[in-house]
Amino acid sequence: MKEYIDVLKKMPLFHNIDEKDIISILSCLCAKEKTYNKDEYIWSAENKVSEAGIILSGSVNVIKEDYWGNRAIISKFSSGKMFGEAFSCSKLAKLPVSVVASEKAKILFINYKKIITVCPNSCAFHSKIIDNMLKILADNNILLIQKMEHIVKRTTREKILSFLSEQAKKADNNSFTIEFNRQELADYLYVDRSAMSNEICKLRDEGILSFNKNKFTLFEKKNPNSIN
Amino acid sequence: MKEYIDVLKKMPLFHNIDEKDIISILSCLCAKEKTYNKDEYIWSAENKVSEAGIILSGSVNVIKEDYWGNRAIISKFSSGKMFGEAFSCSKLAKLPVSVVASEKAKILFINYKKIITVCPNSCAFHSKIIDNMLKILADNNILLIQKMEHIVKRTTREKILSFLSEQAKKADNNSFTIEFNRQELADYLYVDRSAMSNEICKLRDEGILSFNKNKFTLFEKKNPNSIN
DNA sequence: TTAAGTTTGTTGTAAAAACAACATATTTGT
DNA sequence: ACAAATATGTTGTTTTTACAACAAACTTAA
Repeated sequence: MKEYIDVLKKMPLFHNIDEKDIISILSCLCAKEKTYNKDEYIWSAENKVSEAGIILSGSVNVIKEDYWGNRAIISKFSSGKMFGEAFSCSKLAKLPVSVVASEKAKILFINYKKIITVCPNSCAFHSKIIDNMLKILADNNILLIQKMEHIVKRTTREKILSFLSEQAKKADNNSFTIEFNRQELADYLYVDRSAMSNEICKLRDEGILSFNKNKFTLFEKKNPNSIN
Repeated sequence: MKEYIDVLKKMPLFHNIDEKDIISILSCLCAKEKTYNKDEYIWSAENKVSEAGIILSGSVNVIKEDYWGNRAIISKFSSGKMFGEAFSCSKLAKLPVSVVASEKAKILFINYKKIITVCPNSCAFHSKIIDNMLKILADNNILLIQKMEHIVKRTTREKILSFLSEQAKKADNNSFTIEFNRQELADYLYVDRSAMSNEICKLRDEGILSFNKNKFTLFEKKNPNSIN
């Protein structure tokens, strides 16, 4: 675990907590580490979870699958992020989603109940951890609300442009690399992959964007009557 | 405010807190009350908020509007629920959504920072309030994830059936009343109202459901090969 | 009670999406 | 370097949606 101390100390959960204290906190929280291969299930829908996951390396997709195997990606979490915390403290009998490694990933599981319960050793960092936890929950909330911004759009084209614009804004650059391949992006935006691919190419042919693999560039609008 | 003590003491925020203490906590949290008429904006997108809202009566819609006035409903909150808490502790410069009263509503605003900061009077209930806040944030998170269940579906018909099935399950009854009118439901499921209305009537004609205004009844499938 | 306003249902049309099937390109493992 | 597997692009067809325009039902306020 010590090899990941750089990830851990940058994590929201350990914000404002000294590096030297993190290891002792982790043992207090029953931290257990496990490695998953690409496409391996970390949690399956219908299971009951009582732990939260912290991504030490790699990334995971929170997904919803139907009977016919159609996959929808609810959210993607990368190194340093926490997932599953909302489920482990809810009264839901079973997990409404699955969590799958989208590439080889090392996950640290911690006992969530222990995070949010006052430490029997009344360790000094505990209230700080709870503060951080409030922030993480709020941020994961906002992540979903911001995703809605793309999903509410009525056409595939608008969804793509909404998503890509946000990525450009995040990167603070018209050129940026996205973390999804085409199938994942389609599953994330809830559209058909081939229709989406077709639309992306149309956007390219119209001079609105260019791309190479997962690197996209958005061009400025030439229309001077732009409303933005 | 005292007239709403029944609402307050049933609220998740005041779970496990004595009725007699709630009033004093509210003054500690700078609680302010305000009444809004139907369709009145409580918060507009692009504003900065530092408070959280508690619904004493009525209900509110968290919405996203585009330049052309198209409205999408992200979530609806009713009496006793809390909204806006995630934004008031985020680093977002501006609110990504608007909050509108969907009927006459009385809202209690509280200083969110004070909820999550240790009380200078170190009042005894404070850690309990923080516990409750963790639960509220997790629940609001799960609410959004559960909504995704409907939204990911590819056809209007499937979205409607997914939504109505959940309502039946929640009501624990095949007959139930929904909190949305037709336009709101369409805005909530991100589909066109007239197309949705048309689809609902087809479902009725096919004997899958019946309805009268906002009261729906789902009929059991007759197909014995049902996969469920 | 009546008129005006609002909500819901209905229909037709044009646009868009899903779907399927396949071609091409890229990646991976040996 | 090669074959196999995977990912992406392309095209045509069918289904579904959005949109518009209007009719009918219902609600509200004078």
